[in-house]
Amino acid sequence: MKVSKEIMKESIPFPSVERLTKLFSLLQSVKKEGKEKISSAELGTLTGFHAHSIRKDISMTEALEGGKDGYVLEDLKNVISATFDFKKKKRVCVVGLDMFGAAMLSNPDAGSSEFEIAAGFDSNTNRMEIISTNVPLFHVYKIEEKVRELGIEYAILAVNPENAVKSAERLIAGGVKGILNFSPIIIAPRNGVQIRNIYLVEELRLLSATLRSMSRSAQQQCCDT
Amino acid sequence: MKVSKEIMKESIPFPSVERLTKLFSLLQSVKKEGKEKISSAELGTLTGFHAHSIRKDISMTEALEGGKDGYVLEDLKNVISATFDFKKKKRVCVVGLDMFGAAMLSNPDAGSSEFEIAAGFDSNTNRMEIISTNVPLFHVYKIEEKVRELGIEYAILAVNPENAVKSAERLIAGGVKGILNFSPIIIAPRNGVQIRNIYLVEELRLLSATLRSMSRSAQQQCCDT
DNA sequence: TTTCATCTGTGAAATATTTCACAGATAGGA
DNA sequence: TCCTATCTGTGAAATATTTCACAGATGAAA
Repeated sequence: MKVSKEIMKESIPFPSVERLTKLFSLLQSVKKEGKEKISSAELGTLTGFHAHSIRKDISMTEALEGGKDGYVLEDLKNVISATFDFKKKKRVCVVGLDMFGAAMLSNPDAGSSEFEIAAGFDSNTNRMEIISTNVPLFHVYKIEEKVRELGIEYAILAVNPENAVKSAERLIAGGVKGILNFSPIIIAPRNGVQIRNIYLVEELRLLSATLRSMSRSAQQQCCDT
Repeated sequence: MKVSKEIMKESIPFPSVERLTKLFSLLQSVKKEGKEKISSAELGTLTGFHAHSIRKDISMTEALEGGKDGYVLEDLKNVISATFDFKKKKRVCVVGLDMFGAAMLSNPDAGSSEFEIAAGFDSNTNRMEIISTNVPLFHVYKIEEKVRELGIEYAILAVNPENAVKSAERLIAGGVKGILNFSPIIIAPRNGVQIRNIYLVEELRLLSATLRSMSRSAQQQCCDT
């Protein structure tokens, strides 16, 4: 159970990883507005996180001296990017090309990010012929082969519930490292493959459940002065 | 800062709310397979949560005696449902009807759940005329009015980044209680309105960041014996 | 160059959450 | 009816995370 000091230093707690990832996305938009510096308090207002947490998160990445008016936006972006290797291009595929999947295929945001949508898969050949896209499309039987061949690391799973598990298995067999599962089935993590389950109805339920449970409804609602 | 004991009892920690919500969705599918009872260990395997956590979560809801072979599936569903009021019908609207939004409009899962998609909004009248749906569509100018009139409590926000904040303000003015924001902008929580930001690229980044940060990569990967 | 207001960086305290261990409950079989 | 194997329910211990408070750094202004 013991881990050496050096390795420990690398290990950033998951909640911090989450916040830093969000900050990174946020910084992209703020940058467009021409801002050059930004303080932890401002970041707090924009995200709803405590400024304290933000500072601590940032201090976990790399030495980065914040000047008088806060962090240099560009530096901060670079540090987060370096910590998680956000600059490296990564290939993604979309499995299941009904309306939702097709929308993912042509998602303009992905194109301007480090993620390149490199393939689409579906079990319905007729449907694939109708879709107009530059992304190469294949039958789901070819998932394992093409994922390996094209070096695809991540997958967006948007198939119906019956096929979700089988598709996930094919993706894992092909060697993907992470799956974003939008189908209404929870896929349990396995073999070190990261899986995030995002199911529309469940997200709505979570909203309503959170409102109901008074618990930490104050959760992310305040920020530093 | 002090809260009376009774109210405290109602307050379920957010991570537990999350897990219970997922369990509820899971139980719906398991039920279809004809199972009548299910143990915390089985639930653990299916979700990737620790069986211990699951038992503790369940014990936070209501008295529910688990028999020899685990929980009675139907009872468990009812208890979770009662805790968060999942039986009550709720109205939802979709703002922004490009491919993604349109896919949401006709999401078959929503239809079979407690959420009813009661309206769609877009700023492009031409686009709205093309969409074939039974859901009534309106111009975004009418958001506040229609949300109030139709008693819409939740919104799915799928507009482009430039319009996200304005749309959110209109929704809040109309009285929605929760927003699921799929646009690539973080909307900070306000006025007690719950907001969940789900941005495709960011979710992909989070997958890759989690893989990179050795931290808790073991996070949800094991479960009870 | 000194002062001052403003921010960050971070160990330590306060909380929250997860994990554990085991008492108690249950049902099936002898 | 009693025994046994199998589960749950839950206080308490172990961890993890958030929050705090304040020392130290910075740059602008005088």
